[in-house]
Amino acid sequence: MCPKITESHRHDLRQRLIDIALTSFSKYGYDKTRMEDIATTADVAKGTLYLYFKNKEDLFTAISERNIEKLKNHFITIFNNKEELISGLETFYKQFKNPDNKVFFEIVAESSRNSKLRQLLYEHRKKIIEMIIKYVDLQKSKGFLKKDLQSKTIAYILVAQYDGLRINRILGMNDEENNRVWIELIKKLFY
Amino acid sequence: MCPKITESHRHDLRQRLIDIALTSFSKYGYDKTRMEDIATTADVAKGTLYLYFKNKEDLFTAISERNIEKLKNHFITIFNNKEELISGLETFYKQFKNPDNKVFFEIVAESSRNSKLRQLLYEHRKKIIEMIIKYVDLQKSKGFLKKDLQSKTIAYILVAQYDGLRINRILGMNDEENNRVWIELIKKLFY
Amino acid sequence: MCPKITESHRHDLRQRLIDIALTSFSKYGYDKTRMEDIATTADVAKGTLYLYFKNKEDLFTAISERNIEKLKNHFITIFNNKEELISGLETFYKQFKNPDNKVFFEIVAESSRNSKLRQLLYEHRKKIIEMIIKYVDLQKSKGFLKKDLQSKTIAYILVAQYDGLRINRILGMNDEENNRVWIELIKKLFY
Amino acid sequence: MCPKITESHRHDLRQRLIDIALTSFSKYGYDKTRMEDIATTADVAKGTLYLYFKNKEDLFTAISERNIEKLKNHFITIFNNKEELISGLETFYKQFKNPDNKVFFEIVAESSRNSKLRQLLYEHRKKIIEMIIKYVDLQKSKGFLKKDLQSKTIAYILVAQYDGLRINRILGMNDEENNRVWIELIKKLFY
DNA sequence: GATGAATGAGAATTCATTCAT
DNA sequence: CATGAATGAATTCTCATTCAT
Repeated sequence: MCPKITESHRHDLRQRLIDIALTSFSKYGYDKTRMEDIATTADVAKGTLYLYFKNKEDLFTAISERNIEKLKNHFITIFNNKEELISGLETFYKQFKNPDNKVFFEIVAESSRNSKLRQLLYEHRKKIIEMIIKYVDLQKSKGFLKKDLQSKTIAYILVAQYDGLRINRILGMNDEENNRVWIELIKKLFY
Repeated sequence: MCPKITESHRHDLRQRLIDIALTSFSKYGYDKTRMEDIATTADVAKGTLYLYFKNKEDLFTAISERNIEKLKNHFITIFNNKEELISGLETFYKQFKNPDNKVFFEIVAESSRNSKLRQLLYEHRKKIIEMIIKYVDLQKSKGFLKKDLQSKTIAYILVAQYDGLRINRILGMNDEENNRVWIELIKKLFY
Repeated sequence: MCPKITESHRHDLRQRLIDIALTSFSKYGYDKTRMEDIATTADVAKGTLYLYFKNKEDLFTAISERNIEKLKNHFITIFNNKEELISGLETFYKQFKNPDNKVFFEIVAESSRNSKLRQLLYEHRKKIIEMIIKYVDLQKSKGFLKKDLQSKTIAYILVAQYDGLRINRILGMNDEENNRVWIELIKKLFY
Repeated sequence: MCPKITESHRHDLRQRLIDIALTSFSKYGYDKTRMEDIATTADVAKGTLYLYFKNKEDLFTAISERNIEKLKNHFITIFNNKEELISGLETFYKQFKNPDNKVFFEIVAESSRNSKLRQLLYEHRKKIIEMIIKYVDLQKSKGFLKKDLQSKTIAYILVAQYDGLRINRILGMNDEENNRVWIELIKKLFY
């Protein structure tokens, strides 16, 4: 009678399962995370998990999609809809605190073997880069930014730098320093 | 004499086992790599592995050490013993072809949970950074390089950028582009 | 009126479910047949199956009953209502094509462990034999058949032979040959 | 140093596992037999089972081979090396007592879905029939048997009858009667 | 030292069955 | 009555690790 509720409930539970699984995968890694634990944490039965995800790998793929989506959104909040860049950089620092950080490198590692996942990451990365290019072009046209580097080069550098600094953070390197370096690089590239 | 030979043999076999394991871990990832496969490939018995490594995790640690060591050496070849920087950058491109790339991100992911491993990576990264700082300082003092950025900042940027571009490569992004970006960044930072 | 329709509908659906299940059990065997598949094929919900059958075993019993019933009917068409035996043998050949063949041996195997099922098969077999005895006696009394073998012996032989030839068919042995042998045996026993 | 012992030990254990599994499969059927139970009964670990058989199905195949082999041997003892047929028939009765009987119909049922198994049964059946043909031809040539039926027809009838009577036995029909019918049929065909 | 057969804890996955709607 | 989402017991199979030879 009310399929919408059911449909929305399905969607909500699926999201919840992904979130819980993401936490688990971040904390313990892919192998050490047991399907049972995810189920228990989510307060559903083991079998229920399999109503929403074909198998563990499928769940990991769902997590990856979410994680990559989040990353893209993060870049959007930094580079989109902003006149003033530097002020947006605090957001960057927040992302650093995110546990998603950890699982991301697991996703990268897995991507080297899983072409579907690799494709997914590739596409998103392309989109992020395009978005940054567009942003930089806009700022350049307004005369706010230097024009000595191609926009594309800048975009590549920023994305790569971002990932590299995330590794720093995982290794416990000083976050203030990471943040400072990020800002310095941006200044160097833009002004 | 005999003991010496045995000792050296021990060391050689250990290295060989690490190399073989590294290949396997890169190809299949940590859990999908079976101890038996490594043993078979190395033409030793399963039990023999345990004469050289306490357990699978210990073997992974050994691989990590080797991988990190290699990375450090790679940076050394680029930044050390060189008057001319740009010419050393071709080496960078070669490293991109290395399968070690893949296992590195598995190591990073694992580091987020394993403090010993994290410590190891942390120390090596520090050393790499120190080495780059030293190099940059030297070049600056000779008047070869600009002085607008702190050497430390430059070092951080380079290391992070390097890692980020490795991710690009894993995802199948155009290597020429990666290489070009790397060189552009270096020029921007240094000249 | 309404209840009657419902009652008849209940009966029809039950029969349909048995038929569908029979097909599945024949194709995939008892355990590889999933309740869900039967439900899906029948276009009813899983839960509905349990309104008609207590559980999977109960469904199997129902199938067995039907299968055994069919077998009995098959023998009836051959041996009952017939003056002329040989002409009835074509029917035998047709039965050979029946997929029920396959499930029958699953039923026999299960019978060796399930006394209720065994009892069922036993009773039906007895009835078939009695029917054949009656038929043979009738034909003997009319002078149409030889009297050198007891009717009971003949009945036993025919039933056993029939089952044995069904195995031949399952194994892919030549059907013409199976049919020929069946006819030769009958001639030998009767004329 | 003494590979023969090891080899023979391997072979012995394999046989033992097959025998134990055969008993289990006969008692409980394919699905209800748990790998763990077989292992426990054999006093080995679960994993050991998988050193000898790839999986449950492979174990079932091994059992089938053994079972079919035994059946062939049984026919050999009846029809081979014998001048006097009737005296060999007692052996037939003994086979009736064999628990292998039960698993045989499970094998037949499975054969209807598994072509490799079907092929196996088919080949053995062919061999049994050929053997009987050879025997009957020999006896005919000596003038001991009637010649009104083709040897091939006789062989087919005997094999099918044998299987049919095994079903009788499983269903709990009187063994004396089964045995009597078997002997009567033989007399009818041969003398 | 080296071996590899044996172990058994451990995990993923399935599916008959239930029951709230 | 019918449904089908949720359950969780049950089972197969894997693989790191041990240890007798």
